[in-house]
Amino acid sequence: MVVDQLSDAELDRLFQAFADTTRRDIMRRVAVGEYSVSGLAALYAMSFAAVQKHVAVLERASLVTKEKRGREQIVRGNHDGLEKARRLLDEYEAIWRQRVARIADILAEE
Amino acid sequence: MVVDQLSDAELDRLFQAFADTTRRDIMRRVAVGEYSVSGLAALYAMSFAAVQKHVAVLERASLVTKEKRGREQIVRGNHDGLEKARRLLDEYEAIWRQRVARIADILAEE
DNA sequence: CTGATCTACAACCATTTGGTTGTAGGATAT
DNA sequence: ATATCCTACAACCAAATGGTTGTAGATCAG
Repeated sequence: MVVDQLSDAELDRLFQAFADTTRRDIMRRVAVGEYSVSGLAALYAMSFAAVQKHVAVLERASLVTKEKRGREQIVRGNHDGLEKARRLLDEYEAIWRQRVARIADILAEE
Repeated sequence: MVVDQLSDAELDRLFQAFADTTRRDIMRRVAVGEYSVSGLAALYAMSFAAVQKHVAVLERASLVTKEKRGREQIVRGNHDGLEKARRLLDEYEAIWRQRVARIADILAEE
C-alpha cells in the first residue's frame, strides 16, 4: 500500500537535489549539527550566494527546513525528504527482487 | 566499513540519472523485462533520439547496460548501480539515527 | 546612531540538459 | 540487390544549472 504518493515533479526535485556534491555535503552537516546559512557558506570555496542557492534547492526538495533565529537562518535536515527518496529506491529494489524470484520460478518449473 | 568507495562524480551521475521522470520509468521497465532501445522509444511521446539519450544517461550512471543482439541493442537494468544509490541514502539515514540517539543520550543524562 | 553581519534577490554568464531534425552505417528480410 | 529497421551521432535550440557580483533590508553590537 502506498501511503504517501509522490508526484513526478517532487521526485525530480528530490533526486536533483542529491545530484550535487556540495549539496550532499550540506545534507551530511545538517543531519549532525545546526548551521546557519552563513555558517555553511564558510565551509565551501564558493560565494555566500552560491551556498544560499544550494540550500534553496534542498529546501524546495523538502530535504531541509529553515528557521529564522535572530538575524540568522538556521538550516535543519528534514528526515521526511530523505525517507521519501529511500522509499523510492526500495520500491525499485522490490521490483528487481520480484523479477529475480519469477525467473527462479520459471527455472524451477522445467 | 565502506567496501566500495564511490567518487563524487559517480554519485552525481547516479542521482542525476534518477532525477528525470522518463528515466525512472525506463528503470522500472528494464527491471522487469527486456527492451531494445527502439522498444523503449515506442513507449514515450518523444523522438527516438531523445530516448536514446536518456538510455545513455542511465548507462553512464551504471544503472543499465546495453548488449547488442542482431541489429537491436538490448537494455538491461544493472542491480549494482541501484544498490550504490540505496547504500548512500542508507548511510545518510544512519547519520540521522546517530544524531537522534545522541540527543536521546543527552536528555537521559539530565 | 553607526557600523558590521546575515540574508534575500536580481542580473549576468558559461555550461549542461532535454528536446528536436537530419545523416549515415550495420543488420535483416524479401 | 534493395528496401527496411535499428542504432549512433552531429548540429541546433530553449531552458535550467551552478557559479559570479552587486544591491538592499533586517538584526545586532558598540
